[in-house]
Amino acid sequence: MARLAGSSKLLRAMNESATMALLIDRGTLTRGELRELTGLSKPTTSDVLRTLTEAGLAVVVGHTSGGPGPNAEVYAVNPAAATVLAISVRDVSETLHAPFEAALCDLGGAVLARAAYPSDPADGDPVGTVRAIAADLCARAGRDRVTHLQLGVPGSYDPGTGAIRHIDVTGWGRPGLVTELAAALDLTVDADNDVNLAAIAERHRGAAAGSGSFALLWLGAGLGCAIDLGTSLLRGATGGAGEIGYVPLGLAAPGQPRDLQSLAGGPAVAALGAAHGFTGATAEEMVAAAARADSPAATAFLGALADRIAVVLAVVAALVDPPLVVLAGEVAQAGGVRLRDLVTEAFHRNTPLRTPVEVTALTDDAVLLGAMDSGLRSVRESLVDSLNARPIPARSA
Amino acid sequence: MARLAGSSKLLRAMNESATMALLIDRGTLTRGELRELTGLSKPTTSDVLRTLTEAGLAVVVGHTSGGPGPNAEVYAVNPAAATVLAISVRDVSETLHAPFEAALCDLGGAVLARAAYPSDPADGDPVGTVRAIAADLCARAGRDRVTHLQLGVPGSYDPGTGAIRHIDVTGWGRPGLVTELAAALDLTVDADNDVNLAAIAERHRGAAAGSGSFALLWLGAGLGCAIDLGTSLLRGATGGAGEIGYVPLGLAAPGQPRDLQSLAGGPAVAALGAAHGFTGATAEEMVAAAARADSPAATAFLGALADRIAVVLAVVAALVDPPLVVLAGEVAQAGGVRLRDLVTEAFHRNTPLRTPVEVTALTDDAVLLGAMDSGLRSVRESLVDSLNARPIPARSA
DNA sequence: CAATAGTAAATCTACTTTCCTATTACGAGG
DNA sequence: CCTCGTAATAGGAAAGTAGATTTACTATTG
Repeated sequence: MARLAGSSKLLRAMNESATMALLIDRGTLTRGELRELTGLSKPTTSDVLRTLTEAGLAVVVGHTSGGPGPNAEVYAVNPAAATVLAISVRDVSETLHAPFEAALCDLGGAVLARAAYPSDPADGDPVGTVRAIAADLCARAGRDRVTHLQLGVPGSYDPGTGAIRHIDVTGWGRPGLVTELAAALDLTVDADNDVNLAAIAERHRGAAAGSGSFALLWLGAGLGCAIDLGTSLLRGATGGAGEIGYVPLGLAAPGQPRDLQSLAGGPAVAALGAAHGFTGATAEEMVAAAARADSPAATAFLGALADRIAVVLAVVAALVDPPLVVLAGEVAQAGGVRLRDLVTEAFHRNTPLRTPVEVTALTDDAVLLGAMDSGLRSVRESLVDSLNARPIPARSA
Repeated sequence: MARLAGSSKLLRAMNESATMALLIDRGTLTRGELRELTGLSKPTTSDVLRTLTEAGLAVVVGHTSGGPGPNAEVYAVNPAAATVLAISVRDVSETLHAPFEAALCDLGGAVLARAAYPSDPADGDPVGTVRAIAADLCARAGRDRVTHLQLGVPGSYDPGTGAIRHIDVTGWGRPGLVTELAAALDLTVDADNDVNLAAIAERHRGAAAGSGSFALLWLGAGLGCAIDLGTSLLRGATGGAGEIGYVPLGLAAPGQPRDLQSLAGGPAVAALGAAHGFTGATAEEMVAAAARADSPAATAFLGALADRIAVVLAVVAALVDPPLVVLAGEVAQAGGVRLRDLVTEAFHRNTPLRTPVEVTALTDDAVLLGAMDSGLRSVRESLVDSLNARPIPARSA
């Protein structure tokens, strides 16, 4: 119930924030369009734009033409006003990926430089690693400074303590690492779970683009789940929300899978594939092979797999009731639309729930893309909020 | 990213809203305290209070004394500015409760009148029923009009369609009933699931009073779960979030419980009690008897029950990671602290999760209390927002 | 020549600062 | 024990300021 109170200065700050937010959302706008959207008068719009331009936050990027009268100036956010560095940190014990992949983008969202790092440039010292990656990408992009760093990590991040937990990459589990990075490199830092970032990418440019909210089911070596509430992700008290692998399957019973991880995690899927005569190093490969094949064994394997995934799906659907569930992760990607249809069928057969199911629409590295999207969002919000030097928030009890 | 833009009028509206919100939150405030909290100047504070008083929203309820100088006027929200009617609608097929219980309260939250209705005053016509209850309580309280109606129903409510679903009370499942009630009685109406309302009561005056967010596990005839996100409840795409009874327990296996409802729902608990030699009409009675007893059978029954509840708890804890889970509903209430301790012990024994567990602190009808709290919140918010006749919200893409 | 972009001047709203008066508690002096 | 002066505070009035709007004007383009 806390509402803002203030004087004329607050008004000006709000109008600048609103204008900046519209420029960010819409890309390019003329003074006239801005006037329409904010409801402000012509002189005020001009004045606000003058301030933003002088502050280096907005720039004129062109002029209209065609209509009668003078050509209106077209304004946009100044892409050089901030630089975001996104780094995906990976646990390489089970994949062939590089341990680090990173991208640099400007405030407009354009990717300035991107690279994968097959070996750790600072060998176990995260601060050195980030410093080296930042220097490398800045040199390639011709930028001199990074404004914000967004990390994607295979573990959970607790913003309270600034520690990344459950991470198996040397040095990265150190308590207070995030604040240390912020201090050492003079930038703002945020970290997030890789599955959460994949969900953010899915919302911005994937299968969930149009959805108000959704849940993402990650089917890889581990099971994961991200719950998008529309405006933010559900993170949980200790950053542990979505750890669906721990969901138990009833009372402990001998010979039965104990939890969802042992029912539908990577090893369980691989074992299921082997039982159906498929060979391969990982679950992903077996599922990919089965999805391509037209044999009875392939049908049986995928059907059995779908039955298991449908159980995971039902847990999420019953508890959260999202308008959409997106299947992502290596196994889902390998199974594709064929697996999705089998999952939907098994889900309808075994439960009264009717939540729509999709497979991921992303082919690029979802975690890195999500880190860029998330980092951009942070920078843009802090930019807009900083204009709003809020005077006494009239706080609640 | 949408921010408000506007002119001086918006500023005044915001300052009135902020002042009203503070009066609601803090109860009583002097001009000086208000000045401190809003950061506004003396003349502005006076002017805003004058406006609110003339609009009948605020009143002077007393004067300070003791200090030097004139005695400051003490302001408060005018309790007569709105009247909230809360009605708990019940499915009486399995309990001894009255089918309707209702309370009338003023804007300050004081209960003006309260009554249970052992029979339906309009016999299956919800509009007539509400009209009769409103008339009865208004007469007792000496009020002439109800501002807002909050319904608590044993089913789910979809605000999109205005229909209450999965309800077994005659006439109440009719599509569009909520809008019909609003039109026929000339008031605003909201409805919510009974478990959600119990959670709201638990947040306002129960075990979750201090918690930022929490989950409420309802253990009664049916299983339910409410997920409080701090600012709002998770409702789901179709109002079906928290339908935890549908959570499957792995692949269909003969002789095994199929879902959480068949593991820990009322009938399952009653069967478990019977297997341990307890008798009684309902699960609640058996658990209450066991909780009072000190026999080996009681210990065995409660232990087995705790094992099952721990499974339900683990599902919620793994997926949502709330900072607190409150056990509520008849079975939890009957089991009390003894059952809670056994559940915690079983939870720790079988999972790596460490979510704190509490039992409900409410003894009165949680659903009716929650309906009052929820209705009050609605009315207060719409009151504060109505002061903020917002001029073009500078909306986003 | 008609329509539109942008600026300039005058006006309005609402907030702040400063100053003033009235009211109360308290203590010193009769 | 009463009275009166003093300090402190509540509340209001007057003057000044920031920021927005309206209206009028100029310049530009098809």
